[in-house]
Amino acid sequence: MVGGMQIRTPACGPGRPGRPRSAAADTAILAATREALVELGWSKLTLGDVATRAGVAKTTLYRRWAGKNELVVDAVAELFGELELPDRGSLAADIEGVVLQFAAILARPEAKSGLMAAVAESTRDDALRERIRASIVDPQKDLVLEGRARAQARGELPAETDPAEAARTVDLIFDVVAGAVVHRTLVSAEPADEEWVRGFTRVLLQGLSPASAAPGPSDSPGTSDHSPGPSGD
Amino acid sequence: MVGGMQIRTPACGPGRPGRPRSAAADTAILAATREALVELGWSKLTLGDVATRAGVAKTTLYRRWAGKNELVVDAVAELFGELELPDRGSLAADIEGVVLQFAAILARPEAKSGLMAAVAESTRDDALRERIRASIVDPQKDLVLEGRARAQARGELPAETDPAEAARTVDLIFDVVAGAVVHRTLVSAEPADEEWVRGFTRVLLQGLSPASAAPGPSDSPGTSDHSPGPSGD
DNA sequence: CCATTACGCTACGACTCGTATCGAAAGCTC
DNA sequence: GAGCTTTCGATACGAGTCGTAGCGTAATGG
Repeated sequence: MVGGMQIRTPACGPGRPGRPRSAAADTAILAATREALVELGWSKLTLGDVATRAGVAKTTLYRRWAGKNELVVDAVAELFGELELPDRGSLAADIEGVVLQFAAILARPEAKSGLMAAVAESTRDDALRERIRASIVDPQKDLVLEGRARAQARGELPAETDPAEAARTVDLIFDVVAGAVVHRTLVSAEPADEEWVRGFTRVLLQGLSPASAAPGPSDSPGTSDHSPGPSGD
Repeated sequence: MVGGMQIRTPACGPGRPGRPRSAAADTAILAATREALVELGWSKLTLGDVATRAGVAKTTLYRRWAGKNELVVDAVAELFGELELPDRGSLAADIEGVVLQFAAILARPEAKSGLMAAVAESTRDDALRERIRASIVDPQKDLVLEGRARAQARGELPAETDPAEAARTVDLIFDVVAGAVVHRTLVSAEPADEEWVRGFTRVLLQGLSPASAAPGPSDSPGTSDHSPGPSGD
């Protein structure tokens, strides 16, 4: 998936003559990129350094990626490819599970520095934003869609009548969930641990309405039934 | 390690001999920084270019700021200094008002590129993160505190019993609000306009639970329901 | 007047960038 | 295997930026 997005499409046909590109070089380069992100961060990361770490020539890097932005996006996208949405039995539990996964990935230094810098650059580069969307954002949004479908099947959420309104709602929920975790991790610089995720899920499901403002933190968190359902996982 | 030292306090004493620093140079430099952010973005912004735009020497820049990161943070912080929280009569209307202001600032290209890049760099620079927190984040969080106090005075929110729990809630709400707007603007790259803000406010106040959101739990999930209060101006 | 500090200007070495070039290696077609 | 095509590694190169140093000048306080 990641290795297919290069500057051009030089060696994608099966019956193409010539020496094929080394697949091992791709994985080595992306791994070296993440390693350099951890040690140096975005601003001090240089393509020459990545090439040395990966054991390839600098020219090989420029044959496959247009620049630092694209390389880092591909390197970070592999991290978020691990995201899944195991069925935990309730909407609240599903949200808590996937948010904790997302937070765990975002807690890694290569994800923090690389993703945010790429997003910052994407504000002035439409192609880069499209690459981020296709390889990172859209797969995450699919998880929101899946979670909503499950909740509707359980009867926790009503079936939508207007598809356009439903699409807007999914986009809204996605921005709220992903944005809150990112802001908590990067701006507030505090961990999105289980306690935080529980509070966030309660707000997301019940809002700030006075009925949900339970004063006692010692009792069961929230009135939601997020009991650990023994689902076939 | 990148640029941690603060070199901005050489001339703070009143009875200090020597030529004082030009206050006009400060404003010119910060304005030139924002102008360069609009035209070039963060990655292509150079301090030499900023100095030329501001009409000062490059050495003057280095006497006042440790590097590009600190300069951009100060330049962007002035944008968010415009944020206010006018009393609109209800919690929902207050939220909508301040979120729209925040979205309007974040829609400006200098804020997008500069703020996100600075946040990305702050993941590896504690002093930079502290500067962002003090000059940008904390003032925003004060608005959340003010909004909560108003809502409590109106009876829309209950008075907190546990101050520690109340502080956690404020932090949570702040991450949710700011994170959602940032994610909507930068990652989804779609405008946080009035329609979106209305939907967001509804989710924030009432959550996704159909029991508390919609009067009719079966058919219409309150999609055409408008927010309470005079929010349409 | 004199000490002190800020300013503008120029110049400098060090570094990174992205490209060009070359010979060698690896695969496909015949 | 012969021949062609493409990739790979290594090196070199001009261009651009960085951050600092040096120097003379301007502005303020004692």
